[in-house]
Amino acid sequence: MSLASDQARPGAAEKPTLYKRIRLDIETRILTGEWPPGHRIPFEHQLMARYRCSRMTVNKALSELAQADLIERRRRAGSFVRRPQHLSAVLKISDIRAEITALGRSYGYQLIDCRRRTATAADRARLGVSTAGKVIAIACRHSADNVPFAVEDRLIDLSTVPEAATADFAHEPPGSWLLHHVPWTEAEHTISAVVADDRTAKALDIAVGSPCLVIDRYTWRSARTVTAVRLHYPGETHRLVARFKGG
Amino acid sequence: MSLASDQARPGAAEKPTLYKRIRLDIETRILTGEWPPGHRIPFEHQLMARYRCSRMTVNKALSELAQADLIERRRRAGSFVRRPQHLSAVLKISDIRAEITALGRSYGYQLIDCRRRTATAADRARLGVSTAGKVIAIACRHSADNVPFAVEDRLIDLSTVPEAATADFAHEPPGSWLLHHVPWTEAEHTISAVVADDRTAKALDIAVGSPCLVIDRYTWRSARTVTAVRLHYPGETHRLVARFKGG
DNA sequence: CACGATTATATGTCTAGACATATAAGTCAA
DNA sequence: TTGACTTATATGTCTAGACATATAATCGTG
Repeated sequence: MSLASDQARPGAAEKPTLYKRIRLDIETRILTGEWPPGHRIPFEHQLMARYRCSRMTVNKALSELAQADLIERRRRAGSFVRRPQHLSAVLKISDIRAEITALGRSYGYQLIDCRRRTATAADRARLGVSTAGKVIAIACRHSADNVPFAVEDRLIDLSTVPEAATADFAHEPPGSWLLHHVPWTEAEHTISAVVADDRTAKALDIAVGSPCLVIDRYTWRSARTVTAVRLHYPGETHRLVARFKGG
Repeated sequence: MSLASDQARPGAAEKPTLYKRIRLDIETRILTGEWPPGHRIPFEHQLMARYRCSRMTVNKALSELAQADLIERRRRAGSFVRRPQHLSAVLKISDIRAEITALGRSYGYQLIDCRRRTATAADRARLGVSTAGKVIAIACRHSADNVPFAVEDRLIDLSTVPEAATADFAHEPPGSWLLHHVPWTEAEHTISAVVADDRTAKALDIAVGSPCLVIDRYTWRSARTVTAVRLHYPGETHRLVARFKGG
């Protein structure tokens, strides 16, 4: 209850808005363990009194904490510090070109194969569609500073993205093209490990039998399949980093 | 996964609160592409008129959309549909016991090795600490239906979690113990692929040279290191799935 | 004691205002 | 044309109320 001393500290940073201060105060207490899981947070009217503000203001702070799953709010009972069930991490998977250039390395792209065809049974299974429309199948390679970085094997559903028929995948990687032409998709990623087969090893310039990290991404847009892609990364050099948020 | 939480009534869905309806309306327009990236969303006072409500109500809807990075709000200019920079996926990494039992399989746990020691230089480097306190080093194995599921190699910093000294890791996996005794940590995960060495292959009952998915997790709690753990999964059978959220 | 009905209360949502503030856009001078 | 100044405006935050609603606690009854 030693809260009343937060007023106008001379060295303190720019005063943020009040609701943000309330939110940060509570968040800090939770994260430091001062308020452990199950602990009941002061009622809204108590926080109103402590911070001398209206209920809407503390409500905004608490609502955001609830949205972030840090607290649980129960009618009539109060708000409680949550115990997280499973730790979840946010994994950022950039466009490969962006990822490489962000590292300050030169990006290289080679189209290995690109063909347009009517979807085979295998294509339909991979895209999760039942009708046999046209698709584009692409194999290509990404490199950083002229060292192979990843090989890509992709299928694009032309019935969802007809514009892709006219795209020039000889010079622009399909991932970048799709990112700029098909916004706001949803995706599911599956990450696994394999050893490089002959073809993959050759494309990545690694030994057959080397470990590879595989990312399968299946992308859709309001219930319509956009693309399915499989990326092979050399597992000894490439790492996926996911950070933050846990319990 | 269910699409919506609509009540039994097929005709008129149980009216959700107004701000949620506004948020869903806008979200739908964005996700279906009716409002593409860069599109300016109606001003708050226009939405007030359209939904016949106060500004605070539309503000709440728009604020949540902004928090979800679906729109960008600019003073004086308005609110705009964002173009996502990189697709980020939420990767849920459960406690292994919970993950296995959730699959309806029987969970098994074998402690391979557990020793308490003063942190060696290697331990300190791995934990990212400079002082040489006590640590616990644990090697153990998780199995599902008596088939090896993952091997774990963990270091716990006893200066952060002194209670761990009295925990019985012979019967309780350290991950579960920590989950229940050290709430609200933060973590960083690194995912990579390797081929199984002799020791790992034996523990997982796979062939030497088989692919393995490796997860390194480094966990801390308000600037204090809690634990560092490395998990090896047989790469051919185990998959990490990350879903949702993209562009 | 068990169990259903009642009540008290904390949260959930909403209103009709208010002032603050960043900034796009327009204005004017050099 | 350019740069500095002004203005209009959309968002950001906040208030002091209101009623709705779920539910923990209490009370009453069998």
